[in-house]
Order: sequence, then structure tokens, then C-alpha cells
Amino acid sequence: MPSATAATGPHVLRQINVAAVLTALRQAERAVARVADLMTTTGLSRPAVTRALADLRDADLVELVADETTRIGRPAQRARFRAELGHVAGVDVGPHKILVKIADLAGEVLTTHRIATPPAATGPEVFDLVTAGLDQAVAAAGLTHADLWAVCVGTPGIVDRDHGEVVLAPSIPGWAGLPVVPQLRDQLHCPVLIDNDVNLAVLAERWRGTAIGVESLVFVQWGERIGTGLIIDGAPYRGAHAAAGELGFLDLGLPPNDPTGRPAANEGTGPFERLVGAAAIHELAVAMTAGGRDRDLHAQLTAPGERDIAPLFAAAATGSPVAVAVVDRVAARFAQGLGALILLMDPEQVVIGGGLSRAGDTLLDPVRRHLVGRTLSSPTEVRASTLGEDAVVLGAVRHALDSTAERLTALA
Amino acid sequence: MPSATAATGPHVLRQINVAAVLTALRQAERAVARVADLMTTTGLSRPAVTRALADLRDADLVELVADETTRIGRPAQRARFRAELGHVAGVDVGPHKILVKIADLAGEVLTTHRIATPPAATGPEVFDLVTAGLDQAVAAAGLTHADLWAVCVGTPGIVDRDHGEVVLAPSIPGWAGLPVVPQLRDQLHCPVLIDNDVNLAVLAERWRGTAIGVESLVFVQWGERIGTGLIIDGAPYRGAHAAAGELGFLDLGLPPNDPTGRPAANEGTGPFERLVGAAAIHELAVAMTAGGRDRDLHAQLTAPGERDIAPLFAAAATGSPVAVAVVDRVAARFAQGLGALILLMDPEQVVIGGGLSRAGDTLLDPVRRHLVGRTLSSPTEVRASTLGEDAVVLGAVRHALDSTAERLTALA
DNA sequence: TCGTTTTAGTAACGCAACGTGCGTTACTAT
DNA sequence: ATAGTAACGCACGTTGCGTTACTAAAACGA
Repeated sequence: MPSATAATGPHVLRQINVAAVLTALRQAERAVARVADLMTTTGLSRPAVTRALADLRDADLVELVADETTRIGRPAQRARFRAELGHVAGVDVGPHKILVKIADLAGEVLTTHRIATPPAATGPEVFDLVTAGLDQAVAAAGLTHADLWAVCVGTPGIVDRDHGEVVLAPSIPGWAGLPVVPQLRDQLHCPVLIDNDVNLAVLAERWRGTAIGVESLVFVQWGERIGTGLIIDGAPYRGAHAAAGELGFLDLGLPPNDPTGRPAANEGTGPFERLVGAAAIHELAVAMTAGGRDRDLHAQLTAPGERDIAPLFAAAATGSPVAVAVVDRVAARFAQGLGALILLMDPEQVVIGGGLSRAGDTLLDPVRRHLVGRTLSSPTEVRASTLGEDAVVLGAVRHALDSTAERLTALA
Repeated sequence: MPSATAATGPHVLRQINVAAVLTALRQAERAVARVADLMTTTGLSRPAVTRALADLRDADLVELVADETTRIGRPAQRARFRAELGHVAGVDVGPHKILVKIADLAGEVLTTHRIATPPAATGPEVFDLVTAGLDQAVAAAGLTHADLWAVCVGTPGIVDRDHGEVVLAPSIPGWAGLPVVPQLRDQLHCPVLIDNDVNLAVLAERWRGTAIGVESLVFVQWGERIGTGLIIDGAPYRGAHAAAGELGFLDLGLPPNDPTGRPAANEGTGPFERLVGAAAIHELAVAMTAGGRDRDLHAQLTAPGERDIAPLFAAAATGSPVAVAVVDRVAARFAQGLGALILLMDPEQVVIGGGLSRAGDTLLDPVRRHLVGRTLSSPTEVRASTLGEDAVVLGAVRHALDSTAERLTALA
């Protein structure tokens, strides 16, 4: 096998230039461009661009459309990338829901399908819901399985991307060890990818979120669990053992500030999650509002069957002193962990996602304040995710799209 | 400017293939290869390889040597990369010494020059020592300034690589703000690079140290100061603000376990350095050996003018209970910070350098023990650096070599 | 000593892809 | 109707690759 890649003939030039023209075309406005535009963006001559476009047209990747813009001179033919030639699916398998999105090769989302997972659904049941969701989403888009070029599944837990299954998934019983990728591949007959949900969410934030084009980025999922996805120098980084960014397991050696000797919420949680996860925040809020210090909020937080902490942030937003104090303590704890992450990674930007990000600046402003002095250089920007629950499934779509690049160049 | 890189003519093929042949030749054993060898490694035909070699010979990058291996058939001519065509210099500007190494384009070190920095030398004086060291090293190699293709300077502190100067260097007074790169470039008339010392050391460990070829790597400099250099997916990562891996400033929120309310040793040190830096270890050892618990060691540590902690590890190696206890507490503290780094970065391997690495397994075995349970997956390998004080200067050589790649391809 | 074998180098040919230059086409404006 | 403009497309020359055929140089064996 050649160690240094060499060009073994003029056909290599064609490959390079066809790929260059296709890339330029896909990056153009609405994936439509005139020959003259492609000449300038690629630096190629007119015959070269025309030849490349002819190849792409033969492969059905490109079609010619008339130019409507009435200007002077002979109207230009415009080449359009046929994004409808193939489609990809992104799937977010969460503990409570399954989200499926179908997009074309331009990344345009055609359909979205949402399935609420029944409580205590087992792994095989979840898998059946995934396939059902895919079927319905594909059908709703007017497509068949054969139109899918790639599918990417995002799931919590630790993922074995080589074997295509989940190694550890505490939040979905029986999901770990299921051969998700092989089974899906057999059903769909297309490449199937699997990745950790947070690793995909960070891709989405860089693609269509609040960190577009950022070169080094940290996405922190802040909810019951705490995890992070990393993008370093433009590429996702998962670590040597697919365990990079496990902020939830950071042990700051902090004394548990609340008096109740709280047991580990459930198996497999880490120290930092037990300190500032949603459950810990709820407990802290209940404890700090007890004794009549804030009867209203205490009542809301301890209502039967109620574990939601939204009332806490609502109260803090209106200035309730106790709620503000709770939020401030939560922010201080969180900033200690996030500060360590920023100190070691030095990202260009941090995006906070997950349930806690709904609190917005009510929570993030104190976090930013407590970060001051913890990071070395100029303050790193901390933003709330704007993608909401779509982050993971959009990242899955993006990852699936990326995987189709080689199939595209192979066609032409 | 072209957004997608295209091939604008057959000459691009030549460029590709000349570069491929040169790369294959440089990667070959002793940078010597027969045409047949290059054919197999590049996948090119014999005439193509011959043409590429002719170009390289015209550019004086390659010469032909006779084949000594007596085998049947017509003896092959062998192409040899003329590593002596150019040279690079690496410089390590430390607080106590300046190291200069001159190497040829194959990375073979020709000369090494060492200058002890006078105590309290100012920035300009240090700069003069650097130029003097470069002059002498170049002369000792039988070269002139014109033979230098690139120079890389490694220095502690935070480095502004764009402006080519040090922003913050607490250990060398007056060194920060000096226009090191512009001045050196004017004197030497060649590209001059500057980088943080630890960022360079990690390059050396991957090149000629104990982590050859490792794709994701953390190098921890453990001495008076504590800093890290990161390699992620094969490329050095410095962070968005050139502040990645600042482990020394990690604040674990640990209570200062020693009774003495120790003041900050000097300006600009971080919490973790104040906890397990060499000075902190010395103080801890003095405190824990006091009160007659280990008179011999206490006397060695408190000898007039003595701040060295080597006796501590010597005593621990021979099994002195108090010394072992001190080392164990140091290791526990250090493992907490290193564990955080491993948890967040998930590197393939960790290399410990700096003065403390001289303690070897006496210190690292306890560190490994205390790391168990702090990292999520299988235990990450922790090794002591084998490069000693050469790590930074070797990394500077490697970085300078890397920067010559484009000049090489431009020549051919 | 000389032919045979084996491997290396080189020249000639055909093919493919590039850029350049120029004629052609199609539409607008006067 | 005619001039002007902008895009299209073909012919040409150049370059570089692979293939093929031939020559050159050394070791081995008769």
C-alpha cells in the first residue's frame, strides 16, 4: 500500500476537479451556481468546469436550470446540486423520547417524527420504536428505505462505534449490548452510524446552533446527567477510549454542602452530577426553602409527584431572595467544574444545553460571574443552546451527511 | 480566492508526485531508496519516479549514490535525500539554562550547546545569550547563518505566536514583551518560530521520547511550575487563547492540608502549583518530618540554602515510612488534578516530565494507585519522560523541521 | 572467456486533462 | 433593425502519466 499518496495519471486531475466543482456548488447559495461562478470559486477554466459538470450530470448529481434573472447578455445556464437525489436520517434515542429527522443531501429537513417512549421500555422495545419511527418518517417524506444514504443514531451512554452498539446506558434498561447498527443496517441496507448524544449535539451547535463555524467548542449537557461534547480544531474529539469530556464524573473533592447525606441517585452517576445535576438542584432548593424561608416555592417544589425545578428559576427570575441564593450556590458549584474544563481545554466558546439551559441567563449570568478568576485568559463566551431538544437529532443528521461525502465523490 | 482547491493543469500532477516521492524517500530507511522501492511505496511507474527524482536532483534535494549491496543483476542507483542541504535550530530558553541544538533536515542532531543563565539575568541579557548560543552552535557544526532554514524558540510562560513574543513569563524578568521573533529574524534571515516550552516538549515525546506515534497525548511538566502540552488526534492543541492545559491553575477547592498558612510562593502561580509544586512538596516534607519523626531527612531538607527535594524520594525509595507517607500524600493530591485532566481529555497516554519525573516509579507508582477510580475507562498509561532536560529543545527542533516542509515542496 | 540471467535505466508512443483563444449564440437596449 | 454584452463551446497546443520496447550493467555458470 502506498504510504505517500501519489497521482497515478490524468484521471486524478478529473477526480480532484470534479470534487472541487461539486464542493463549490454545494457551498454556493441555494446550491445553485453559474459556470462563471464556479470558475472563480474553483480557479478552473471554463472547459474544465464544463467537463466536470458534464460528469456530474451523467451521475445525476447535478441538473441544469434556466436562469430567471433577466440581465443583459446571453442568459447563463445554472447548475443545481440535486439534493433530492439522496436522503439521510438522524435519530435521537433519549430516555423519554425518540426523535427522527429526514433530510436531503443539502441538509434540508423534510420531516420530523417524535415518539414518546413508554416508561420502563426495554431495549428491544426501544429498538422497535426506532425502526417504526424511521419507517413513518421516511413514508411521511414520500420516500422509501432505498432513498436513505445514511442513518445516524444518537444515544446516551458510552458507545462502541466500531461494533455499533452501546456499551453502557444506565438510563435505558436493556439498551446496552443490543447490536443496533448491524440490525438497522440489515433492515435499511445503508450505512448506519452510532454516536454519543452529546458528541452529536456539539456538531449541531456548530452547524445550525449558536456556535456556527467555531473551531474549538465545548457543549455541556446539563440536566439529570452532565456530559460534554468537544470540537477541537474543527473536528469532533471523542478521546482515546471514547470517554473525553466526562465532566459528570469530575470529583472536585467538595464537601456535600447540603446537610442530608444524599445517597447516589442511581447507578453510574458521577460526583459532579450528584453535585449539580437536576436532582441535586431540586434537593438543594427544597432544603434551602424549608423552614418557612420561602413557603410558596417550597410548596411548588414538593408538590406530589413533582420533581421539576422550573419553579426555582421562575422565582429567581422575579427576584425571590431565597431562589436567587439557591441559583447562586448552584452556579458557584457548576462554575467550579466548568472552570476546570475551560482551564484545561481553552475552548473558543461554551454552549450549555440540556434541561437546565432553559433557565437561560437567570442561571447563566451567575455562572459567568463565578467563572471570573477561574479561567486564565479573557473570559470564554458561555451561551445557552438555541436548538432545544433538536440538538442531538440535528447533530445526527449532520454526522450522517458528513458520511455521505465519500459516496458522492465515488459517484462522480 | 478559490474556496475548493482544484487542479489547474497537469503540472499539479508533478507537484503531487514530486512531493510524494520526496516524502517516501524521507520516510525510507536512512533516507535512501532505490527507484524500485519508491515505485512500490508511491504506486507510481518507473518513468514517473525517475522524472520526479530528476526534478529533485535539479533542486539539489536529492543525490544519487552507488548501491553497495552486491546482488545479481545490474546494480541500482540509489537516491538519497540530502539532509545536509539545510539545517534547523531549536532553542530552549529556561529560567536557569539555555539549550541550543542544531539538526539537519533529517532531524539528525549535529551539535548541542548549553549556557547556564546567570541568576537574575534580565530579558535583554537572556536574548544576547540566545544569539550567542546560536552563533556558537552554528559555528561548532561548521555552518553559517545562511544554512539555517528555521529556528524555533521554546520558552516558559504564555506565548503570542502571531506577534512572536512572550506575553507573560514570571520566571524570567524582562523577558515578556521582548520582540524575540522579529529581532532573531532580522539577525538570522530565516523563519523564526516561538512556542510554549511544554507544547514543544510533548512534540519531542511523540518524536523521540516514550510516546512515539501516540495520537492523543498529555505531557505534564511537574517541577516548581506545573504545565501541560496536549496532542490531540496527532496535532498539537494550544487552545483558542493559547491557554489549553493550564493544569497549574486548576483549583480543586482542596483545604491546604499543611498547617502552615503558606503564602503564594511568587506572583503568577496557580492553586495546583501551590499545592503540589516542588516548593509545596518541600514544605510538606519539612513539616511532616519535623518533631523528630525523621531527623535525618529533616536535616537534609533544611540544610542551609538547600531547597532540593531529591533526598525525600531517595528516602522513600529505601522505604522510610515518613518519606513514603509524604510521597503518598503528594501523589494523592497530584492524582486528583491529573485525574481531572484525564477524565476530560481521555488521552491515550500521559508522560510526566520536569524535575519531579526524576523520582521515577517511586513517585509515579503511588500516583497510578491514586488514579484508580478517578478515571472512567481502563487505566490510562502514565510514564516518566525519558528525554530529561532535552525534551523542550528537541521539540523545538521538531517544530522547526515541520515548518520547513512547505519550503521543501516549494523548491521542487 | 563468453553467453545467460537478472535487474536498472531510457526513449518513444498513446491517452487524458488542462488552459488559451476565438468564433458562435442568445438576449437586451437603443 | 442594429449594436452591445455575456455566456457557451470547439480547436489547438502543452504537459504528464502509463505502457512498451529496447539498451546497459553486473553476477553466475559452462
